[in-house]
Amino acid sequence: MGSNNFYVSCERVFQPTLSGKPVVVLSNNDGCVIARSEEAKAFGIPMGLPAFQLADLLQDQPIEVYSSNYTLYGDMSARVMMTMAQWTPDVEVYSIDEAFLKLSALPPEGLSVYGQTMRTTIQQWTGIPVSIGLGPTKTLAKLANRLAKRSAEAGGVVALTATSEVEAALAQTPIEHLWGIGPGYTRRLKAHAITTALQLRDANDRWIRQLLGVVGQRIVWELRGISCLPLERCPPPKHSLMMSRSFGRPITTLTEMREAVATYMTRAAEKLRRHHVAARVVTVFLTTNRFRDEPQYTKSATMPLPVATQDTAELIRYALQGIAQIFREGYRYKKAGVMVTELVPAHQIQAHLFDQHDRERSRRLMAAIDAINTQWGSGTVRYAAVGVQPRWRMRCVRRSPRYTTRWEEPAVVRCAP
DNA sequence: TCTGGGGTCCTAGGACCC
DNA sequence: TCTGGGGTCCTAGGACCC
Repeated sequence: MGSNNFYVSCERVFQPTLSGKPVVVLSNNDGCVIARSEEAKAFGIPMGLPAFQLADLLQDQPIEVYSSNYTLYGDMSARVMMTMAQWTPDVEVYSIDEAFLKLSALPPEGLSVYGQTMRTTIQQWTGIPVSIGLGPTKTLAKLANRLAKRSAEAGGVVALTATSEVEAALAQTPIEHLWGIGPGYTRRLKAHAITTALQLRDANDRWIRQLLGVVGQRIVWELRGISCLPLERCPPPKHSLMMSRSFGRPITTLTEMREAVATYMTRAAEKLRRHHVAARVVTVFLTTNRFRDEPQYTKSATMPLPVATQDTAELIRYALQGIAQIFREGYRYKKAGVMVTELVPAHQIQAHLFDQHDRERSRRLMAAIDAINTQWGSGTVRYAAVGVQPRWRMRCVRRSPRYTTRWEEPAVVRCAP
């Protein structure tokens, strides 16, 4: 299952007048276009277009522009995923708008009809249009899904089951549209005159292994219908976790940089606790704006912690140490971030002998802070290091209301007289 | 004025060990 | 005239994904 322009669809569920109109959704910081309705694509708006170029491109076009509203999209995604879980417990949530389902119990002839039912139900229950691709491996299912999105007569569902259908689909698919084939692999393959998915499927094993490694080998086998990428029902525990943002305006002082890093570390620590993991290593980084013709500087600092932790105050201390090490005066910084790595399950934190921290007290304090912030809104209780009213905070001037997750921002239904 | 954020996996090469 | 062989671990960098 996959969705087309998922973010635009989410906006349209609560703003039905948007349907049929060109709509785009911008990335964090209102930086660039990350979702386009079909109408917007028809205007020639490319993915990743910087937002400030939209104005030039669309002088008089009536285009609807939205900042991204991840709270809303995340909640809508959960509804779609929950709907699918009723057909099979074997669901892998692959991304915010994609999932793999294992339907091995069904006879191949019945798959298309089944797919249609799923599609209609998801549309009715959540308002989100999706397309469904069926195939014997993940790679072929992804390809089927792509065809389902693009072909009008498919009705949103394509099953690649019969050998002849698979061959026809592979013959008409350029390699760069396959899942797992990016620009680098495309270049290597094209250098050897391999341009279609069918040619790739029929390539020699040892040769492919040499050219693209085991990763490429797996793709080839998947194209042959041999599954190499198993369904992962529960996501494996994370190894690392990152929190970074571009600034609404450049930062030039260490004071502001410290606030930004403390803010990001606070969010990262919240994520750690939500995932029940603790970090053994903290990395901070900062960077200037690579698009500007001015002095550039990018640097990171990595700090190992004596004991794995999920305590916000402790993590902020290390992050600030790191940023002090790498901050240099005289640059206009565009972005900074924190990364926590070597994550371990929170219940198996190995304290060492001379650990001066009262870990139990810290755990209770963090639980209390999280509870307050969940109930009263993020940032109700926070550390002084994050500052007040930062001038660098990111822009999002066109965000829609968080209809489904905030009592103060509900959807309003107007009835025609 | 202005160009996103967050991940995973694999490989090659170096250090080090016996 | 001649310099072992094999193993593990770590890191950096590159590839990919959405």
